[in-house]
Amino acid sequence: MNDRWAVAATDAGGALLVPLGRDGRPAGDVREEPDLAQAIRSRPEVGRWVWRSTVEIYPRLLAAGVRVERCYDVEDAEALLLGHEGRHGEPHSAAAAWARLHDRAVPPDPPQRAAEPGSQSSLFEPQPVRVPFDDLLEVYADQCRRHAAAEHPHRMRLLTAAESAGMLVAAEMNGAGLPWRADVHRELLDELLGERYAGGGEPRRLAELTDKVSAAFGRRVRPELPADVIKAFGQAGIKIKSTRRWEIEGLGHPAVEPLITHKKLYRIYTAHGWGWLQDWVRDGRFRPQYLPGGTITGRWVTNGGGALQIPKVIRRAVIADPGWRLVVADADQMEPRVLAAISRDPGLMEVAGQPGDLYKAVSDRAFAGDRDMAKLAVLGAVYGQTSGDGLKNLAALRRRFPRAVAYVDDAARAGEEQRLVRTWLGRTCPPAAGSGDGEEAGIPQEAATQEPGRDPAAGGEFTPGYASTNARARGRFTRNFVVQGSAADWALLMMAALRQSLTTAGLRAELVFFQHDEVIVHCPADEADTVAGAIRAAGDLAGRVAFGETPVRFPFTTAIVECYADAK
DNA sequence: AGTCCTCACCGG
DNA sequence: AACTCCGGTGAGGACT
Repeated sequence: MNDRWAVAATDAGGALLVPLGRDGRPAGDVREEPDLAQAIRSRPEVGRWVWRSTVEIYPRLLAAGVRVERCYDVEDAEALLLGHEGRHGEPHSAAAAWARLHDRAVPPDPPQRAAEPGSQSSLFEPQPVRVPFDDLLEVYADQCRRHAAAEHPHRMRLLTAAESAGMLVAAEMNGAGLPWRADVHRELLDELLGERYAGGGEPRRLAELTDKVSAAFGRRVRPELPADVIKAFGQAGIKIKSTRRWEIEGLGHPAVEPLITHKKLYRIYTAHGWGWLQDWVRDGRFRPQYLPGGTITGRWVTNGGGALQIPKVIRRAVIADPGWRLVVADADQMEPRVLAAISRDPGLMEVAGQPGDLYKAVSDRAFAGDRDMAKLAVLGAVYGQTSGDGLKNLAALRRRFPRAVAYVDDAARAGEEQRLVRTWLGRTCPPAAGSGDGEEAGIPQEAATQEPGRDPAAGGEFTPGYASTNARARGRFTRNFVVQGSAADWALLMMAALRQSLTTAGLRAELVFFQHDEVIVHCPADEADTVAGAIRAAGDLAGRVAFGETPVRFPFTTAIVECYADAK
């Protein structure tokens, strides 16, 4: 039942296959079969399929109607293992891994391309670096050894297995698609933005708002150009540094109100307007291309379509098929619960072990019942807030929950000292990649090569404190990394458990959306309650599998709705 | 003509 | 009250 087999697609549409032993080495002869999908379909007893790349092989299987229970994605695992070993930048293709084993020249990874809108069964993938099947098998056996050498081998195996499961989920969600009513979306755009003029250009309401802004300034102003707006305010005797909404609000100028309305609508027009609809919605489905582990912390990203930033108003277009429902489930206060589990702080675990509002419980213990203050303190601890009130609240938090605060403080210090920092399962933060942009986050060595006065992080001024400023920024990053990243670990396991239980229950329900701490399942109306139960069970199971036995619970707020916008 | 950067918004 | 952590997105404009 837990048998592992390795498989690779051949150019002719066939397959190379071999059973694997406990040590990860082949336990039989390699065989070749003419039909890849049939080769998989005819071996339901295989517990886990080991292959080079899920993105390469799985959409083809899905198109042929074949689902697999588990897989192991060698190239994804290679990236995670390299990171764990502190070798983040190195190419992670199987061919590169093989070359490293044999001291050969290591081929670089191919560059990433932009996604093609609307692609259905073929997930985005960079041109693969081809690798012979025997070499792939050798790389896999070596990866088994490297898991054993990890800081926590069991957790590392869990991490690569979980992210491989995420790869399956991502491919299946791309196949299913999020139900999307283009007609409702168009009505929404007409209502919000007004009609488009025949000759093109801005829709009516945007044009009207531009006119109002111009009238308020007494000259022609284009609200979408920050430089133009700053200049116009300057001429009106108001100095502003930027045109961000929070800076403009409350200026007491007649241009403010139409300007802010314009910002909101312009955003919808450019990011989720008619063009987006044309590009991304086909046959009643929105099919984003998810990239599990696309960020340093392990959160997913999508490649094109902006699926993780769907504005709240646009969610009115997400409507279940007739007779079906959307089960929308949002994990309650995921990050503080994860912090409780990874820090093993007794007080915070107790709070996170009870149903109900976690921030309220924290406030009862440490903030005299002030829930808002408690929430700010917890988020401040996770984000590294440094302002006055934040520090005061942090002190109160530290008195009641010392291990939890110490855990993130340690992560921050490790980051400042350029040490490796890991999530609970072992995803590892690159030692010098700060806020995700290696240039700007800069490490001290890089800073030393900068010309004084041309330092981008210092606003063009020479600052002797540059390195320490950067170290602090990195500390904030790693402080957040251990919590957000461990939460992503949990979310992967939750998705894997949910996928598994939906399948074994024999439901028609499909996972159709995932966004950090939220899932949507599309299902026939009479399955909705069962699905909601499966989600709850998956959350708690993931908590136990990821973090071991702790009192911490991972509840969801669940809504069974026909329209996504009605979920909150 | 293509590439890269900044800005400001969206989501968590 | 301030705008801290993680990302994607397009437009516009500067650059090669």
